[in-house]
Amino acid sequence: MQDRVLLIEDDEELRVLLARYLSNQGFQVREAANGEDGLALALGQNCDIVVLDIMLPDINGLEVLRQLRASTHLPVILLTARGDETDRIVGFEVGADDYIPKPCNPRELVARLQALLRRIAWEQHTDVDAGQNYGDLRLEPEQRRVYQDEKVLDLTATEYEILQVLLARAGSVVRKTDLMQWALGRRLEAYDRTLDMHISNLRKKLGNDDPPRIETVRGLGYSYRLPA
Amino acid sequence: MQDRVLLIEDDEELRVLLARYLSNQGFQVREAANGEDGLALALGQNCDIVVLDIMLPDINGLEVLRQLRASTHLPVILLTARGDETDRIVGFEVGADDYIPKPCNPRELVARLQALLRRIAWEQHTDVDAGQNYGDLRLEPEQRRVYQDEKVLDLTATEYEILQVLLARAGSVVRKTDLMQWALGRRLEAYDRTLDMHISNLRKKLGNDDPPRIETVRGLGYSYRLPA
DNA sequence: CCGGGCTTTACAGAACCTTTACCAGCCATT
DNA sequence: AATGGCTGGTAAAGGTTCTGTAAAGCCCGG
Repeated sequence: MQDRVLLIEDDEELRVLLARYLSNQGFQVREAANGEDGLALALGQNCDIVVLDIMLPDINGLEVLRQLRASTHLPVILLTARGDETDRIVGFEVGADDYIPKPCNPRELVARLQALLRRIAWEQHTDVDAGQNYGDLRLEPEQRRVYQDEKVLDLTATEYEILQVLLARAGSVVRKTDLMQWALGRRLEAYDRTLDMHISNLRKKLGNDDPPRIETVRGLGYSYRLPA
Repeated sequence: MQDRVLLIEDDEELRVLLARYLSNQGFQVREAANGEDGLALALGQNCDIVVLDIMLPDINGLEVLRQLRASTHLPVILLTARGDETDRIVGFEVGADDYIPKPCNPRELVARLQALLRRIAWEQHTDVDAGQNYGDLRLEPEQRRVYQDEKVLDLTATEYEILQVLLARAGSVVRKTDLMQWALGRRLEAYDRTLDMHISNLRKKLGNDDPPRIETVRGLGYSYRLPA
């Protein structure tokens, strides 16, 4: 199954060069020399991805993109003049998926095309991922839930994050400062007892076993004890 | 609710700078100063997108990416040394979704993050299958109707869309921002309560059961509870 | 102009996070 | 062993953010 690329580019020399290269790389190539033709072809639903020059003789490339986005979400890579940051940013805002500065390296174009197509292929194949197990705990990231022996633990968002980080590092110590950064998303400041509180609440919800599931490593941090 | 960015970058000065900027732009930021920590965090499934420096003190960024790709398809933006085309192309081949040359303009980083997130959000959207049953509910996409025990529910267009999305992902959490994008077709802005209103109305029409069919996952979104 | 549907506003209440306060160990020093 | 500094546990209070929902406003097609 070859992927079908639509190349919208007015510079004949560059267009032919790229078309030939893409074709050699196993793509099926459609060409358009102006915005109007390109838009019509793109809307015709028989290509998988679009390479679009911004500078076109008739309609501006960004306008083509805008009209395209009104009805489809076909992946689009923009060709922009090198260094023109404005076009790039506007392009993204209008809904481009990627851009390449001109003059462009064909290898890079192919790499980007493939990256984009691969992502789309992946997204469309939906896989249900089973939860990860840690002793009697099971993490279900999809549902953002933790099960303890088939019973759902009623955790808050922060508690979930903390537990998740501890479990990912189960058996080894997570320093308080890292735990803070990773689970709460901010730096641990002096006299901030927030983390201690969350740990306390978590322990309560996990059941206050002995020895505790979440061990304190004084002066360092915490560590989730894995079952033997 | 806000998108969660994981920033893997060893240069503390740059990392803190970017983290602060991203945070001001409404992202939730997690930081990691080396490849090992970064990889562990990324695999923990509580970030939405990764910004990954290629030059890291321990594991090479490309290797981090490779290991990440072995099990997930989390979107990744690479930070590369300017002009190093090899890294860029290898990066794409390993599965990066985008790259930015260093030193990078924070505005451009944000633009790319948003472009990538928008694309992902769109691609992950899936429709329900025709005539699918969910407990006592049956969706008829051709007629755009929902039956509850053979009785048609009188839903508005938007309510139908929302329910459709929730059912397509029944059992797992749909984030507000995605729900907004998929059902209402626009981005969720701060203080926009539209979605909450529609959910409230939907619940009323579905019958205000207990426990509610549409569960609230505070700080994240909603989830349609599957029948046991 | 009317009515339905979408959005905004406003307020109340709930859930959550953080701070405060007090107490108990740990540890090095006296 | 007693002292004092420091770290950690936790209850309770305080404050913030998020959510539910009624009501009013807005927009568009008829």
